[in-house]
Amino acid sequence: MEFINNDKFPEGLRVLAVDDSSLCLKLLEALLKKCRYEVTATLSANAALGLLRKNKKNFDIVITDVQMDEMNGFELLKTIGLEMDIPVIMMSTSGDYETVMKGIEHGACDYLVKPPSLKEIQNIWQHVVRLKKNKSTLSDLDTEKKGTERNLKRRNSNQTKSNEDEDSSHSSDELLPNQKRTRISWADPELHAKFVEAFYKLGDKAVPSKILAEMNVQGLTREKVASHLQKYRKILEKQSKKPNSITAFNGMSGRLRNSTFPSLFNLQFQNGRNYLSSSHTYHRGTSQLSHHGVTPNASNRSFVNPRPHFLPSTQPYTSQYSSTLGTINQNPQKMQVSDSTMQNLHNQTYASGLNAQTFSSTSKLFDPHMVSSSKFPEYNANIHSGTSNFPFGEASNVLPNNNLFDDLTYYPMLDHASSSNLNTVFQNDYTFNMTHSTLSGYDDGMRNMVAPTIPSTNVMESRSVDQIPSLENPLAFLETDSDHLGSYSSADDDLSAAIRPYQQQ
DNA sequence: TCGTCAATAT
DNA sequence: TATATTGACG
Repeated sequence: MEFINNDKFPEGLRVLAVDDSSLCLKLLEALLKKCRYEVTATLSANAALGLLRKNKKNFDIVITDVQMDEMNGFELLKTIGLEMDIPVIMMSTSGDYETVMKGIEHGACDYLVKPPSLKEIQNIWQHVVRLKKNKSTLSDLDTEKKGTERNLKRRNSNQTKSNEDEDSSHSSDELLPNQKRTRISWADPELHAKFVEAFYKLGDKAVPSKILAEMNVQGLTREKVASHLQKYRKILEKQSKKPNSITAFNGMSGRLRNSTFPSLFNLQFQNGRNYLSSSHTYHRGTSQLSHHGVTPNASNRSFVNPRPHFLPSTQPYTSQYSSTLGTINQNPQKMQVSDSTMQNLHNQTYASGLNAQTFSSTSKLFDPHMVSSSKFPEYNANIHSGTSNFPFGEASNVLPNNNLFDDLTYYPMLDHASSSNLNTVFQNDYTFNMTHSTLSGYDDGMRNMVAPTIPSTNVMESRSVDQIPSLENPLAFLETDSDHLGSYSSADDDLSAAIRPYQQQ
């Protein structure tokens, strides 16, 4: 260790050089000396071993050729590895992957292709430092501050990881080999979703190591999770200080005419990224005529819903759709739809001239503190009594013999943006045109959208298939808004008005 | 050993 | 900026 504290370090590094070709050895020796290392050169591996056994503390590092007659480099490496703790660098004229890997697997700390460059030789001290650091215990570190033991451990575990890809790529820059640690992108909605899922699943047991295990993501470490957790909690705390506040994008947007862009569209851009649930749950049997005027496309259709479903609006929900969505009958409540199927359905919907929006029957991820309906007793009562001035009611009550919505989960999540859609449910020979009020997700503070929930569904009217004004003129379903002449009203406004009282504090 | 926090580094 | 690392403390 003494040489490390030497201010001329790495001068004086004690190198044992082994090569049975005298020419190569001379060359190597010259290079080493140029770096002001203290060189012991030997033509034989056996001799080298002898020197090492005599006093292993005489050398800091061994650099050896691979191809040697009496004992090749690998054997030497192996023996040294068994008997002592000295870094060994392998050298050969061949830089092919197999040979290099063989060296690495046998425990070489580096692999140089002959002839080595001066720069490579200049850098060999790093291996010594690395090994010393790995070995050092708290008592060794008298020059270092106390309390760093765990950080050493942290460093080591990172190093051993990065060593694997570092050495194979055969790079030796000026940097110590812990630079290549891969960064994880928590902006990846799937990754963050996994995190959130684990976070809530674990409840108060949500600590880094458990979240890590729960997430089961390769490349993730406890430390990274801890870092993310730290940030996430901060944001949750921030949010909890202003509960039930409606953000800039509630109610008023989402008109077909004279609106800037639909609220959802705004939302997406304001927040940069949508939340995408990792689940694929679709509800069957509804087609939505949105007043939002959102043209579904790859970037916005995922917002309203984790995974949208689209049913063709031009035809009622008949056996044709049953066959298209073959899984419907197997699982009347939920179904899985492949992306291509979905795209296909979407195309049909879009081609019909109707804008399709989407919703899911369940909210997969949500912030529990926003879901408690007891926070909003009046709202909750309205849902069940049906006395609200906006059309809230339980679908299962207003749709006799209809189990389409049985599995809806009503989360009165009165936070953030609200929106509503006009939905047409096709069932057998009838269509049910409904407003479907939703709260369309919110920014969880991590630039991710939390999945939307569906507070209510209400049947506006039902009529037989051959009288579906929505197909000819979807706007017919939308009432004009007296406050905004020339624009169209929507349940957004009702919803907004209804929840406004709760937003005061 | 781990969890957490704030500070700092990359 | 987002993410990772670190030191200190319990």
